[in-house]
Amino acid sequence: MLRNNYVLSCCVNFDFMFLKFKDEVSSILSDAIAKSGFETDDLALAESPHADLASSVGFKLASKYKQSPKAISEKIYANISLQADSYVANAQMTGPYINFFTSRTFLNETVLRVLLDRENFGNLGNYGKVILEHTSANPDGPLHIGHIRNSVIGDTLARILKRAGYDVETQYYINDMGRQIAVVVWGLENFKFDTTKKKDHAIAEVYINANKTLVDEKEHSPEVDAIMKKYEIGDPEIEGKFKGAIDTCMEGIKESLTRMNIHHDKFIWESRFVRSGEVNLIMDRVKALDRTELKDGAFMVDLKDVGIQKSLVIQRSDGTSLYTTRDLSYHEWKTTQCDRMIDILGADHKLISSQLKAVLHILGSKEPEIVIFEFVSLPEGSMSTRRGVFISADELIDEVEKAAYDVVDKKLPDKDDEFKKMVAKFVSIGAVRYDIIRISPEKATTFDWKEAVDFEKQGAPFIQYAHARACSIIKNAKDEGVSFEDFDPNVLLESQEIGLIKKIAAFESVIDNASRELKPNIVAIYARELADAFNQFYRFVPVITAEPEFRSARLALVECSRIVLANALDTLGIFAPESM
RNA sequence: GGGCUCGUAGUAUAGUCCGGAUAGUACUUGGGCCUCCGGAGCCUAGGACCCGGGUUCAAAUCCCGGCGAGCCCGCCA
Repeated sequence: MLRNNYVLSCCVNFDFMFLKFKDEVSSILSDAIAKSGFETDDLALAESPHADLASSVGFKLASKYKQSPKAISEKIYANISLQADSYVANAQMTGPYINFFTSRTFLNETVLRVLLDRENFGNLGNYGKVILEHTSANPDGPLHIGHIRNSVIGDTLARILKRAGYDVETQYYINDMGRQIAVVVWGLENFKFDTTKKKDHAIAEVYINANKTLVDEKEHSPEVDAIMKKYEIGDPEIEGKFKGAIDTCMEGIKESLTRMNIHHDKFIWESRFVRSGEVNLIMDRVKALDRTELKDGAFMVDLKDVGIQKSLVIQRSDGTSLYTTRDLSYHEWKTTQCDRMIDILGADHKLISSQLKAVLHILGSKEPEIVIFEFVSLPEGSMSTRRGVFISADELIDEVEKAAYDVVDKKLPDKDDEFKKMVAKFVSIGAVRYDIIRISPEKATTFDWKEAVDFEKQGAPFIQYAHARACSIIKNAKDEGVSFEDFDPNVLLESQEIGLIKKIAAFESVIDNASRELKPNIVAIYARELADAFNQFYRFVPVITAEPEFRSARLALVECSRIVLANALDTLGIFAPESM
C-alpha cells in the first residue's frame, strides 16, 4: 500500500521503537562503563526534560571509587562509542549527567512504523491468559459512581493488557449468596416492583423499602433468614426466585455498562462453588491446617505470622460458608483457567483481600494481583445502596450528556439534532471515563456535580477534538489531491514535529509501563500529552498550505498522530470521532 | 485503640515504589494570538511539595515522630 522506497529499505525486522532506543543506550553505556574500569549494575537511566534518556551513573559510582561524579562521568563519556544508523544520535555531558538523544533514524522509523502498523501500533509481545475481575457489584440496585470507578479502572486495564499482548478475559463475580440478595427476594414478595423504571433502579427501590421495614419491624428478620437458608441448601423454588431477581437487576447493570463501552466476557455466580462442592473441599483443606482452630463452633484461621492480626473465619458455627470461603474457591478455580489473575477492588476490601491472598498462599495456590482503588464519596458523606444514598451511574451520564448537548448546541448550531445528540453521547461517555481514569486509584475522591459536568477542563473532549481535527486535515488534503504515499521523513525538522514524533514513539513504552505497573492513569495522561503535542504542531506548522516538499511528509505525520490518538483513545475505551 | 492508604499553588492533579538537573499539567486569575489546514485551539505571566527531626554529595521521593482526611478492624458482603 505504501510505495516508499525508504520504507522498504529500513522497515524490516525492527522491534519496538522507544524500548529499542532504551536497549541501545543501555548497551552503549554499559560498554563505556566497563571500558572505563568501573563496575555497576545500575545504569541510573531515566527519562528527563533535558534528554530523551539521562544517566546519573556518575553520582552512583562516586563514593565507591572515591572520585567526583563529574570526573567519573567524564571518563565514561570519553569511552562512549556510537554506531552509525542506530537509534542513538549522540550523547552529551551536562555537569555530571550523561544525556542521550534519539537519532534521525529513530524519528524516521517511528513515522514509517506507525503508518505500517496502524491500529496495531503500540501492541506489545507479551503472552499468557489473564483473568481480570472487575465491577462485581451486588445485584441489589444500579451501579453508582463508586462502582463505576471500579468498572472504568478494570475495563481500561483490560484494554491495556490486551494491547500489551495478553489474552484477557474479564469476569463479573455475582455475589448471589449474600443476605442483601435475600432481602431483595423477600422485598419482591412484599413490595411493589415499579415496572416503569429501569430494572436495576426498580430493584433498588424494593431493596431500600425492604431494608427500612426490616429495621422498623424486627419480626420479619427470620423470614429473610429462612430464605437465605433455603437458597444455601438449594431449594428449587427459592433458587428460581433468586435467579429471577438477580437476572432482572443484572439486565439493568449490563445496560449501564454497555452504555459506558464496558463489556464482561463472563458472569460467575458464587453459588456455583457451593453447589459443586468445591467450597466444602476447600473448607476441609483449610481446617486441616495447623493454624486453623475451632472456636465456639466456627473455624478460624490464624494469620498473625504473616502480619495479619485478624483471624479469618472460614466456616460459621452452623456449618455454612462465608463470602471469603467462596471467594477462595473462586480464585482456585480461576487459577486453573489462566496464567495471571487480577482483581479490581475497593479500599474496603483491603483486609479481606490480604487474608484471601495469605490463605491461598498457605494452600500453595496462586495469589491474585490486586488493584485497590480508594472511595468515591459524596460531599455529605459516603454512599450506600441500602440506605438509598447514592448517585447512580445512569443519573451521572444523563446529566453529563445533557451538559454536553448544551455545549455542542452552542458550538455547532447549524448541525442537525441527530448529529448533536450523537456528539453529546460520545463526548459525555469520554468525559466520564476520562475523569475517572486520570486519577490514581489510590486517591480518594469526593464527587462534585459542578466538576462532573464541566467541559472546560482539558479532558477527553480535548483529545477527541485533536483526533477530529487530524481527520479533517486528512480529508481536506485528499480533496486537494495531496497524498503521503511518497514522502521523505527527513524534512520533518521543526521542533514541534520532532516533539510530536517522540511523543508518538512513546506510546509503546506507555503501554509497557501501564501494563507492568497496572496503572491505567499513565495512558490517560499520555493521551492528553499527545493531543497537546499535536495541537502545538498544528498551530505552528502548516500542512496543506506548505511547500510541496514538506506537504506530504507533514501529512504523513498528521496521519501518524491520528492513528496513535485513536489507539490511545481506544485503549481508554473512549470513542475517537472523525468530526465533532 | 490498632492496621492500611492519602496529604503537592485558590481548586483538581502528575511525579513518590526505584532519591539526582529549573517539581510537570489543567481549571481559576492577568496579558496576548484568526489575510492561514476546525478557537472544544495556541502563546505568555503568576502561584505549590502538611509540620518537625534524621539518612545522604543530593529528599516531594527513603526512615522516625507529629498533625489532618478516608477506609478497615462482623460467625456481613
